[in-house]
Amino acid sequence: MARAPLTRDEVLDTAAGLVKQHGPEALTMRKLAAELGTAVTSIYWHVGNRESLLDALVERTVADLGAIRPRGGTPAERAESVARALRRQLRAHPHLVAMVHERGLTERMFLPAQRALVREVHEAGLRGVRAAEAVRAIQFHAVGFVLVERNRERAPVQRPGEEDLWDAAAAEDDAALARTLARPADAERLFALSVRALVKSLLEHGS
Amino acid sequence: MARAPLTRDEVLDTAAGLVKQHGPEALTMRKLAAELGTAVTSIYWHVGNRESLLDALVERTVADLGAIRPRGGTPAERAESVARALRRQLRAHPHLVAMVHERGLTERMFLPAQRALVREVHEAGLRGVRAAEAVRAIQFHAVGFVLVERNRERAPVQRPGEEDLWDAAAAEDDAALARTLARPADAERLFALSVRALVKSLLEHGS
DNA sequence: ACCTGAACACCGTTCAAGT
DNA sequence: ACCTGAACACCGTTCAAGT
Repeated sequence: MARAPLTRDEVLDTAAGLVKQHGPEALTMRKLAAELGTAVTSIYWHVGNRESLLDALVERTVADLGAIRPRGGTPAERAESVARALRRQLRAHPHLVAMVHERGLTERMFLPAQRALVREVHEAGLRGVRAAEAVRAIQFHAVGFVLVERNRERAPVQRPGEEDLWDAAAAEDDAALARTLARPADAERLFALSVRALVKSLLEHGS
Repeated sequence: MARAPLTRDEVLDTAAGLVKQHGPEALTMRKLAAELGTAVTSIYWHVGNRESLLDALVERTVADLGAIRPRGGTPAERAESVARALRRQLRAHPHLVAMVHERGLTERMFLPAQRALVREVHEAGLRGVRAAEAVRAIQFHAVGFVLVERNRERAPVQRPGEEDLWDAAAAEDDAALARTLARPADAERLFALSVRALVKSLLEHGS
């Protein structure tokens, strides 16, 4: 039973499956070939090399993310909801984030939210350079936050970490602060809070 | 001329040099051994394995970063200056950022600025959980920003990128916005602007 | 047009053997 | 206590040879 002829799509599908199950580092050309039931070298004919295979994979996943629908009564609320939706999308594809970052394509992750943000920023009355900068500030914040957050999750224990630093030296008589900093951050809450703060300032007029 | 006995410090020094010159991916055990003039396996006796070698390297670089001195007349200004100083420090060690991120130790990069931020947030009148969250929001923003920024620098050309998306569809009649988003971001400016916006909101009372 | 195995130049790590 | 070479189990990639 010789296998059906290999196609580029089949290679990408199987590669995506491998990444989904075992992470990007498990995607070796040899394992992929084994999974496909072909010789390693056949893959090269269809996708060039590992580099462009990963490129194609990233491209495909980003394309599948789909548009973001803003929710809320005010431009600020809707801009916040876009940031939250962006974070949710990225977190739904944890390996994508890692792959995109490894390959220096972080800006790829900006695009899905950009149009939606432009609309809200316009709605809030900002134009031109100021509007563009507000959009970018929110994008950088959201994507950067997810990068930090994902990274923290990957590291099981942060060696000396914040924890030890704060339980001893009780932080200038602010025990509640010391206790909070000694515990891992509540990312969900921190993201909502920081995005709200950022958006609020950025969408104000004047300044 | 048999070489002098190998020491752990010598291994770390040479490894640091290799990373500084050619980046973390150039630090292979074999190249390191060649540089040191020893057998590959000798390194294992002194540092365990590649994993813990990188750990030690990160530890050492972070320790060398030194304290951050806040500048400015108001707590908000000083908090902003801490964020800027943190970014400057991290950017001065570009490979550190990559190594720390790769190894899931991103929080490591938080610590140098944390004490300084706590002081300013206290000064601004925040206490307890709110103060802690403000500190963390600023840290996440600063570190996340640097991650995104460094990543962008690593990628020579962003394939379809923002550029193409905006020069055609002229962005809801806002030509200046379209032009700005079509150009690469001015990171320096964007960082100053976003940190100011974030700090301003976070240090306000009430809300 | 598509697939193959052999071969090359790399990796990190282990381990028995040396001094 | 420290160093060594041989060996193992991996990598990505090239290339001549097959159909």
